[in-house]
Amino acid sequence: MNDALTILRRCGIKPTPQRIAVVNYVLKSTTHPTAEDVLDHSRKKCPTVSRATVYNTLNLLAAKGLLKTQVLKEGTVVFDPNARQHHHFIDDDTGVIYDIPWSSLAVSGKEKLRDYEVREYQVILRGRRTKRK
Amino acid sequence: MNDALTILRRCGIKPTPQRIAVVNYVLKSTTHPTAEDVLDHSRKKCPTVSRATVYNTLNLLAAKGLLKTQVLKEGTVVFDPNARQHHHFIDDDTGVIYDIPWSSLAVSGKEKLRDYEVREYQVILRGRRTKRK
DNA sequence: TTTTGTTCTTGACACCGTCTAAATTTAAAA
DNA sequence: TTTTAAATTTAGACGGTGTCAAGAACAAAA
Ligand SMILES: [Mn+2]
Ligand SMILES: [Mn+2]
Ligand SMILES: [Zn+2]
Ligand SMILES: [Zn+2]
Repeated sequence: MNDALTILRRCGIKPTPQRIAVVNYVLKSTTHPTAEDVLDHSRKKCPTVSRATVYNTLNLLAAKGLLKTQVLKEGTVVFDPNARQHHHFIDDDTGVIYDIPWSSLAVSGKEKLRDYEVREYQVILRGRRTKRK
Repeated sequence: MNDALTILRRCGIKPTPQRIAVVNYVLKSTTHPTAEDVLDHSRKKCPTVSRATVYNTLNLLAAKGLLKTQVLKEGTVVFDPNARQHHHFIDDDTGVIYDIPWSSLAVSGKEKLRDYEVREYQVILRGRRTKRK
């Protein structure tokens, strides 16, 4: 795992304490945090960081392809540090969003869709995560 | 097409002028209206109807299975008068949501997903609708 | 009719994300 | 160094979305 400073420099984004705090949380996250989640956690390292800066930084990272915004929750977008193609499973009870590897599922029939030029797609599944022992 | 009064009675929902206005618009819609869309159109027939009543009615219809809420747009849910299983294609340029028939696509590999009990799923595709002559 | 209880509707409120203008920090020029 | 310019951050305001407590309307009971 590269550190935040290296990542920001490699993308041509000037590193600031605020941006470093945001990157350190969101790119290492294994969940799908909302902007509010990122704000809360970033303030532990950088207590004065503002909501606007968090949004600016997250949108900058998304524009650079380091993360992807996903429309999976009602009312708010979530930020996904896994920017590669994959599917999602959403737990009915908890709302937790799980990544499903791209290779786990196959979708057939896309090529037959006339009138639609598909740029990207994903399967969204909902249900319950079974108890693990 | 049954009229709103009949539909409401058959579902055991007491018909009121507000609910009739909502049902008349949303169940006949061929698009995927937001609550705001439904509010605007309902007020043409029932000018005093409030936002809260529109939400109450839409959620009631969803609970009865007459429509389905879908998380497809940023910032707002949309209400789908097509409550049967189907997929969605979202136009990058316009944001318009198109229904893709269930039979058009097939998803394989779900049965191999251990730890996940799938209740429902759909494919969400994004891209451009090609020009139609 | 009056009282009581239930259902329905609504205005007010909280949350999310964007925008602006001012303040701060950093960098470049003189 | 001092001055100027550019980039970044911040607080607060704003518009849009969805929820809630309280009042209005309605129905049942007395
Ligand atoms: Mn969260
Ligand atoms: Mn709309
Ligand atoms: Zn993901
Ligand atoms: Zn649909």
